[in-house]
Amino acid sequence: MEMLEKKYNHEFVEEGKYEWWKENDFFAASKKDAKPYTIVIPPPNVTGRLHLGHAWDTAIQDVCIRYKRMQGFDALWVPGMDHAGIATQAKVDKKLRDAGIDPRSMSREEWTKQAFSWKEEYALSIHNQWAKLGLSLDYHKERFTLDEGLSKAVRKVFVDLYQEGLIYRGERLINWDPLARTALSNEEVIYKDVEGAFYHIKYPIVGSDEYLEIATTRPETMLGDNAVAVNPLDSRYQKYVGKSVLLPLVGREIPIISDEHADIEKGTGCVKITMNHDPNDYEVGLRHNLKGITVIGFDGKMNENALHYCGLDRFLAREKIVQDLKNEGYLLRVEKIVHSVGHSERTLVPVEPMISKQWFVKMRPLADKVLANQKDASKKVHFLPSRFEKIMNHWMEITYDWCISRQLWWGHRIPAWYKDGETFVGMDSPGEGWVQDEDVLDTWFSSALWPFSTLGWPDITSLYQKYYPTDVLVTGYDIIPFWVNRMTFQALHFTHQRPFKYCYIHGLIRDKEGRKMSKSLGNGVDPMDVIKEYGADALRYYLVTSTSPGTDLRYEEEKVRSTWNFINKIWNASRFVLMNLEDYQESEICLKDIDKWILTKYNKTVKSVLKYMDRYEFQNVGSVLYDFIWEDFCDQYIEVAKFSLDDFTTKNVLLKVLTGILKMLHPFMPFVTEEIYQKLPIHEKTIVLSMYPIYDEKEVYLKEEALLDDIFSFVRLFRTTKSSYNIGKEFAVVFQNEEDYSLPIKMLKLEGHIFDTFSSSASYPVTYKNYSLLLYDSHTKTKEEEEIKEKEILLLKQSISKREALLSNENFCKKAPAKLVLEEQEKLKFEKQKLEELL
RNA sequence: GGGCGUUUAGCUCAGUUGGUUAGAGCAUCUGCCUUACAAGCAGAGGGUCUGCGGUUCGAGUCCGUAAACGCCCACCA
Repeated sequence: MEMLEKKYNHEFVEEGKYEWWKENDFFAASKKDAKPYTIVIPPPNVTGRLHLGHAWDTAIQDVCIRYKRMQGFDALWVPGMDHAGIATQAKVDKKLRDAGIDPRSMSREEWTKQAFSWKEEYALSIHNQWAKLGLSLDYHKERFTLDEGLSKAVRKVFVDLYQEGLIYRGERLINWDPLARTALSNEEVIYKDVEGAFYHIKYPIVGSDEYLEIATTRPETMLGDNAVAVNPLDSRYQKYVGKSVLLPLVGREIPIISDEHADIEKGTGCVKITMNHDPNDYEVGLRHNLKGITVIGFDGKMNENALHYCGLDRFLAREKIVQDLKNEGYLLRVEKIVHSVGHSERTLVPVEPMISKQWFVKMRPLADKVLANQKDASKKVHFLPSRFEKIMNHWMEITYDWCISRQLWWGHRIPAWYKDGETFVGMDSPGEGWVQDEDVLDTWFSSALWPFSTLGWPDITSLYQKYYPTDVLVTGYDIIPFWVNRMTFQALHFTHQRPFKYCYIHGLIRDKEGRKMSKSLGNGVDPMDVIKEYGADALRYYLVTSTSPGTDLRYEEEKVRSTWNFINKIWNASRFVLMNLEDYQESEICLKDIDKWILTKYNKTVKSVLKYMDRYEFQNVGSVLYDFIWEDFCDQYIEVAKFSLDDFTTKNVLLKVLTGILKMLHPFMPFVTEEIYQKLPIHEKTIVLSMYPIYDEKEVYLKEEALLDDIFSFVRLFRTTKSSYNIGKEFAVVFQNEEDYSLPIKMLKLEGHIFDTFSSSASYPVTYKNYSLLLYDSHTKTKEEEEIKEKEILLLKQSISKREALLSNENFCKKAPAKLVLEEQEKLKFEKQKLEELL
């Protein structure tokens, strides 16, 4: 039999295993008649390297899928990647520009070719990283969002929603990214506090020498002002309603209108209305039949409506206009403020609200379906932890129409064709002369279909029939609005069921100081570097078992190192077992108490692990396994097993328990468990497809468990006593009764120290339940020891009086469970006895 | 302006339906190279569980309230 290397070497252990698993197709979902268990991977963007967040997210999924696979489920984990429209396009454009090529000078076809080769490059790198992480993905089912099948699903959804009146095209005020030059959805706008100012401007009232004072943070938009609004309840300004003001610099007359939007409390109570550059003003304008004027172009520069400011960047124009207002005496004052400004999630430039013709999804009916469905526990998406359901529901309650068209090249082309003012929406081009819409769809439009489009939908494939709906979706809470919500409403609408039964939400990875990992802070950690130093097994176990669901994780390298130590411990324990299994043969076994003890602990561990695994409580799985392996198996059983290594029963139990340990650990640390498993005298072809341990009640021996627990407690107490009194190698023990002390004698190496009687000035009782001895220090009692003893007596007295008080409390005795009262009485008795011995 | 989360040992975090002396890892201290492991073994110290009030025989846990920090949402000119 092969032995394990002397030291745990993660690089050696992890080398080549993934390739072997893949070659043998262990990860492929089989067609066998087993119950399915499905996960679709959140497809990473083909824009760069995977970060620690991906490692965390995918490790959780791999734990789930490996667990179920070992339990005999037909486990399918669908891999795939996302084309990531705007993000990838930005990267490809940058790459081209860096090479001195203007991406806009290329034809769409040429550019797309470039983008696909970029995708191939990053797909390759992502595959390598998945391999390093050990993810048991079924590559036969791999998908890419721009695949023909998925594109068909996208078109189908678009066409159907259009025909149902749930997709429409129209001119609306949308969020515009002037750098990427595309429309954005509300979710793609992130609000950041920036330093700005309130510019207080004089708007002279026509036909009088009075003026209204207007405060704005965006003076450059005044060129497009349509009105000034005051609140209908604001008595200060009622007399002006119906009159006009003369727009400074522009010289255009605009009406003073009455609208609730004007806040009496805020500023001067007068607000300028710029329909085409502010979402609120847009609404006000519609109410008052105003006609908007666009003064900023899609390039973020002032346009031809902006007088001589035309061509100036919007921020330069702001400075210029403020200067001009000041010069002409219109600027009353400038008040510095910090206010929140919407920025593009991708390009980080301030978004510009713009009037534009775009495609929208009418959300209300779709969102209502989700809200209704979430009321049915048997049909709803169950969030883990459950509080995140509120996030989704709230989004569904307040949602507004989703702008889905993007002025990009990278993505699914909108299946709409135009000819002579007519619009055709369908799966394919209606033919000659029709021109397809230039725009593509929001990336999230296709991602929203991921759980079913990857399984072949809209075709009712066998894959779709067997594996849909999926069992669990694993993602971070930051992705709920973008993705989870949209998958949920699209799934309900098109597949008439939830896309996944459970939605496991994890947090974000932070650095040691609790800051978000980001490129700009330079505090990001490359999981590949961690794997190189500590191995994927250590990284995975650390990531998955370190937090409870939904909470953020502070990455600490020391913890990965301490996980490495844990694996090293397992390695060495396995080495010990294997060393003693060289002559292993199956034979009659005769369980001793200690064997029954470890089998009981083992089965109880299996039971807990099963419970926690089924509840996705991996932190609990981690701690249960850690404690069992380190404390019960290594510290106790192996130590005691050393006394009976020639016993085949011991060998048998060692093998059985070790095998179970490896299997339970396997989902978390696949590489090292496979390595050791292969060396066991009895094993299947791979641990990947081995059967997960089951709880066996017949192997639970409560009597023996209690017996050994007592002995171990007694042994521990002896060590504590000996150590706290600084008793060295010269000591004597006198047993106080006829109990079986054979195990303590061996464990504590008492041979040669046992006497029938002993006389010494220093004697200390070591008593645990039925086990009792007197420990004698062969040296004379020192003052220090005397003090320790005094302290112990004091603590004992305190404890006794506390218990006496509790037991004399009538209410406690009456209301507390009888078992608890009995325990208290026992303890009191025991402490009193011990006190007597000490005195 | 709404909503949520966090607050437990020096640090990072667990703590099930309320019930022994509140746990772990790392760090610290003491003693050990005991042939699986010194990346280890055997011990030890360290917490008025953020404050206040309530329910209860009993509260880290349930209820109310305050504070600090963080996050999400919302049209803040």
